[in-house]
Amino acid sequence: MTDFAVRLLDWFDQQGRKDLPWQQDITPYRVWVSEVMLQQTQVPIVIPYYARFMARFPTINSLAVATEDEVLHEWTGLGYYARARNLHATAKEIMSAFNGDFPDTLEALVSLRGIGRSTAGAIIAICTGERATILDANVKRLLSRCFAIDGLPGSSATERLLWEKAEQLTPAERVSDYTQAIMDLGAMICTRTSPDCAVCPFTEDCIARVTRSINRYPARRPAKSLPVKTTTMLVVQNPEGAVLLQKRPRNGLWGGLWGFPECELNGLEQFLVQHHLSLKQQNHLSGFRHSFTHFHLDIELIQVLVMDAEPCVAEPNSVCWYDPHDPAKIGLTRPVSKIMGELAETTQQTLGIN
DNA sequence: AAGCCGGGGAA
DNA sequence: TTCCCAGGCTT
Repeated sequence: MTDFAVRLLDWFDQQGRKDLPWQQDITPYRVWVSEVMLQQTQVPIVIPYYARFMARFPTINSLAVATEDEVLHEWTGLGYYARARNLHATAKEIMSAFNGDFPDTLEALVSLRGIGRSTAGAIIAICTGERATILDANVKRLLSRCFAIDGLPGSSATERLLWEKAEQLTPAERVSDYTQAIMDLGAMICTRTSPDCAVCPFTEDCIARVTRSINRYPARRPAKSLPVKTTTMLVVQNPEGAVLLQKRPRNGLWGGLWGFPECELNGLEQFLVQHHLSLKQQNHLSGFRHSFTHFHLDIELIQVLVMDAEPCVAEPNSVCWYDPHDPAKIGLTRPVSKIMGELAETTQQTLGIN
């Protein structure tokens, strides 16, 4: 065992986290779900989602037989919705192609949708205790500082260096604890801003620390200005107060979720004709900006009150009336969940004036 | 190799 | 505001 691993494990025994929800009653299924939820998502955000998800889908079979709408319903608000679709698809595949038994080799795991090299390594290390390596953002930040790896984040050269170092440091014993330990040190001590070097077991060895250049590691990714896009979303309500939602394409932004219909700037009339709806009243609601990692979306909102009618559409599976008082268990885009919450407070008055 | 995919917390 | 997070997939 490397000196690095010995000291890290010693720190973990005293300071590491042992009470996280997915550290209790460890099964491959529970670890898998947690690892996928934790991709690009921090622990405090995941905890409530994980509790609800495991309550609703306690076994891999319960997940496999669920509808995709309901899986996305439990994922609503968590982001990166391809994770939920891949999770669902992989649950089905494990039930059908693996007899319901979770694969326990790196190769088999990586072949599954939504499981890459790092997530596969985490599952192996935590569930089997076999030697396997992870490389998540915590580990990358820690190794970048300790060993002064300052290449561009995401570049293949940097990735190769980091994987090489991570593999080299991974011990053959206590692999599960080591895996948790290196993530804990990164998340709790070697944080992105103002790391607590005073209590870090590697404070004397960390090259970034010793050379007083912590803020140079990991290297900043080059800033780029985000494009701004605009759209108009329609909050179409029938006399009962139900709201018209459209299912979004499986691929792309908010894939598989249900969102407000969108139209061109003056495309409301065309929209109404298209869906055989007759306008009763329209109001401009205050718009807002929704920001993504790769662009800003400026959203205009038009509340459209219509006569009681079934929307006539080519594909009935892609449109629904969403009743806030009896909400369907489907995945909602952030604008929908946000506006539904706000609408609940004012909809009574709005409908009352008609 | 680079782009795409969310939402929220931190500063 | 900007930056980034228990990454992986697509092009």
